Amino acid sequence: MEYTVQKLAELAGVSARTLRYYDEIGLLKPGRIRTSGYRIYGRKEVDRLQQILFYRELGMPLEQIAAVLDSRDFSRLETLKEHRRHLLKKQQRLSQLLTNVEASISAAEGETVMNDKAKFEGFKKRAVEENEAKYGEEVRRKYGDAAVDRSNAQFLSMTEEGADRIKRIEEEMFTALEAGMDAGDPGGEAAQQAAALHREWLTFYWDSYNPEAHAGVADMYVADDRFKAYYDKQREGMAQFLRHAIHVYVKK
Amino acid sequence: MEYTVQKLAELAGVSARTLRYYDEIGLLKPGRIRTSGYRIYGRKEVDRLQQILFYRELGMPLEQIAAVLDSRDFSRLETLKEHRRHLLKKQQRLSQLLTNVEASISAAEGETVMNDKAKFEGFKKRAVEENEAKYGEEVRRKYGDAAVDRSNAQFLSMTEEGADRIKRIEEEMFTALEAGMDAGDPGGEAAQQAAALHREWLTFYWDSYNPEAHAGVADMYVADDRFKAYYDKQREGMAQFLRHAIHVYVKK
DNA sequence: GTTGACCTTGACGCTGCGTAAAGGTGTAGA
DNA sequence: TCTACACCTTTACGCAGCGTCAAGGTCAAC
Repeated sequence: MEYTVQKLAELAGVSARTLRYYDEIGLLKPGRIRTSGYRIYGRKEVDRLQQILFYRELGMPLEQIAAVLDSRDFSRLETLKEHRRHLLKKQQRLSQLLTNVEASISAAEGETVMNDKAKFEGFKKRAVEENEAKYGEEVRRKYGDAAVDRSNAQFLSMTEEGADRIKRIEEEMFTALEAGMDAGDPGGEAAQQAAALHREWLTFYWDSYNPEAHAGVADMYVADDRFKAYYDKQREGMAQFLRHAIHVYVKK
Repeated sequence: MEYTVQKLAELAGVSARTLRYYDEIGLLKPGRIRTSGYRIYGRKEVDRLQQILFYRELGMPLEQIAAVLDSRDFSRLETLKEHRRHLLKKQQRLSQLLTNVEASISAAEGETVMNDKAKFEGFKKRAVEENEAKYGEEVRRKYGDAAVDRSNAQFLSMTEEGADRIKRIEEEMFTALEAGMDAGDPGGEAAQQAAALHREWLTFYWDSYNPEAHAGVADMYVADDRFKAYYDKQREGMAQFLRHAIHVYVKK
């Protein structure tokens, strides 16, 4: 079964403009193009559009959707299972919103009292969800991500102790990195201290540690602009230096 | 309890920039401004922000949110009940998406077969939801709205017979309006025929008819740019002419 | 051949912010 | 009192993800 733009748009509940835009940015290319120039979409494209719409439902930016779908280890089945997990979480949040609105109705009818924090239950989870969609829960788990976690902790009122500990470790790590960069030696004491702290910092996300994964994270920091920017904002070249320090560290 | 920008932003799960923007567009003004220029939000603003976030959750444009919240007959309790209705509908759609993803998983595991249409169950409802949030379900019910309904029917595969009938009546009405405008007489046979057809068209949305409401709709067509544009796109001045014709019609 | 629905490309514009710069304010600690 | 840091302000640029429109070509039914 093949579709031209409008037909597929109707089928999927999107606009034809959206499909052309997705073609333009390379997110969803037509299966083939007629000599007339018409875009023709087939089974593969239909399936891919479904995946796109599931991710879009979560608020994931289109560029990232493309990256996920184009990655080497993409599997339709695994991705559908992931969608299911996300949708179940979204369902929980919706239940929270419903609880919130019921409580707000009671308060408005004068039956109960509601504090300001409770009035926003569910909305903060939306912020978290969008953060996760943007940065990817998988990415976070694999590589750690201070920006997202600080943001999430802020919203979710993570325990003070836990949040403080993460913060302290990170600060110490940055201090050690600065000293290491001053010394200019990725294998020096300060740099290796930073790498160890980084390892400790990762334990908040990992169930178990292994050096290869640690090195992989370090590579990611340099390869991915978001991470690189985070560290280089502290000091130019810090992401690269940290990567070097970690590579030395994991070889011990 | 009072909040500065960041504090309220954290509480509500939005950004400080968002709050400044809402102030800028008049959607959410601070309760007061310190001599320093700092925005200070109080209880009233907290409640209003909650309402804003509920509407935002539905995809309603900010300008329209402001219009609703600023209308004379705004009532916090009634609005909360409306939010509840919307959230319940959204919950249904989420259930559909979950059903869809389960079916897709079965299909991907080779257990079942899934047609293309089913792959997009739930996503089309999203389009409908956003249309309703944008145009307002209440507005639709009160005044009828061909553009939204055609769009919705398209997505929801409304029965062919019903959709055809709406379409036919509308076409006949436009034809009669053209003839009436050519004759230049809102009270003439053609114009009155158009008004009668318009009344018939409205019966798709109204449980009962009354002339005052019909006249009110006609006024709305001229007062609201969206409706005016829809008719004037057919022919310049058509909205105004239709209004005249209807006012004559309802006086009989 | 005609007509109307659909297709293309190109282009402008919009909503709702994110980000950054420059400079002022508030508060706790030395 | 001074300092440092977190927070505030305004201004301004830019962007994602389209919606809308124009001009012109294509397709299929009558």
